[in-house]
Amino acid sequence: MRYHHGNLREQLIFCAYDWISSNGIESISLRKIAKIAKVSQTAPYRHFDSKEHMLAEVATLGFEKLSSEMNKNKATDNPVDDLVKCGVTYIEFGLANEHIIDLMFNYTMKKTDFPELLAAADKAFGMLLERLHYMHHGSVGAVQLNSMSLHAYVHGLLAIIQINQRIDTSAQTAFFKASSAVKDNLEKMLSAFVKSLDFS
Amino acid sequence: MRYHHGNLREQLIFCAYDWISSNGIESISLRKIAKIAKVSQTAPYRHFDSKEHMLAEVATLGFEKLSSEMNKNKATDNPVDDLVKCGVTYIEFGLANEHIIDLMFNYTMKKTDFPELLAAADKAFGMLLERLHYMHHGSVGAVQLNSMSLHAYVHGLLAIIQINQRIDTSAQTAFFKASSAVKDNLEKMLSAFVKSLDFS
DNA sequence: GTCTAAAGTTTACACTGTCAACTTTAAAAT
DNA sequence: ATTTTAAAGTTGACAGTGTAAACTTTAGAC
Repeated sequence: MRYHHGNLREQLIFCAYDWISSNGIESISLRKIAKIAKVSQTAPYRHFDSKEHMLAEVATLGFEKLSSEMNKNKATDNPVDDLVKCGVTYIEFGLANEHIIDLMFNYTMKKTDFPELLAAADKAFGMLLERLHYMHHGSVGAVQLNSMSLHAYVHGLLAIIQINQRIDTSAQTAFFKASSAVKDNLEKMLSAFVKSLDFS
Repeated sequence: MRYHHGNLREQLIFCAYDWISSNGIESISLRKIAKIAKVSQTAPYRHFDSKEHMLAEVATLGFEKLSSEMNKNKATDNPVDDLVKCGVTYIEFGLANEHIIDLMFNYTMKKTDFPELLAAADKAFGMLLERLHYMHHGSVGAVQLNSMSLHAYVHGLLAIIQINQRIDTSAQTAFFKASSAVKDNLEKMLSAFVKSLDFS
């Protein structure tokens, strides 16, 4: 470590994470977060090739936090319960961190250019799905399909709840009004889904 | 209609739609599409309050196209088949128009500020879900939950396929490699899902 | 104690959204 | 047919953005 700041790189990532958490991705700017870190406008360029490179690190941090949340919640010795808890955690993390999730999933970024980000996402997804493999005792065929199916359902529930929250007005259809009901029924919905999968 | 252009408003919306279709949302600018429409930089402001207002119209157009695609594919008199076809169409539209879908779903925009956009999205979602109501003969209880469940699954499949396409490298886990398999099995997966729903 | 390269600053440029002030022209009013 | 007027377009300006180039500072290696 050298010169003034010592660990500006990490500081910038944390600042950006916090900023995005409370203000969203659209309104972020390198200059702003540089100013927050009390550093000149172009100082970040000594640590990141571009704005996108920095955001990739923030997204990576997001995936790491998601992973660690899911890791906390390995409750029982019942793989179905574990799986369901993991899914619920995934969704609840998304709901509690909507802007970070935005960055992680919706911000268009060539993930292949950022191997750490790729690895972090990979790990988080794997964490959600590893319990599924226990249920495929012997058979291998449908495990990939079932994995994607489960991930789609979990991720979709999160997306739909968020979409509905964003359109929450009095003038919406009955359909939209069910989003809070879904939140209360996440466990039931997920375990019903898992049980409907074909493990033969 | 008045002055030079006649229908600049529509022209701008179409230009923006095309631009986004091929170049994505990040790199769009009002000035660029004004230049493409051969008009001065600030001309769009005679037709839209802001960039966001214009993008809202583009997104509205996207939802209308999605609706009309789904409307084409009402195939049989079997509500399950119809529902599945609708879901497949939804996903295929998303895969064929990834950047427009990005705008429609991922671009943060207070949809309540744009009633037309809200209505167009409402209509498209309703179109996907109306067949589900036929299956709830008599019972009303779970219809909203099942609607959201189905929408989540359909939307989630689209999201997951897209996520996996964006990370398509040699260095990914087996899990990710199933995305093309999913595309081939969409119908099966959707009909299995519908059949697993509780209509009691 | 000097040298060097990492870490920071200043200046500058092209581009963005958007505002204010101006000009043009199609159609309504006379 | 002429005048009026407001819609539709232009020009110029401003603050904010990402980022490149040139410069300065300073911690640690020799």
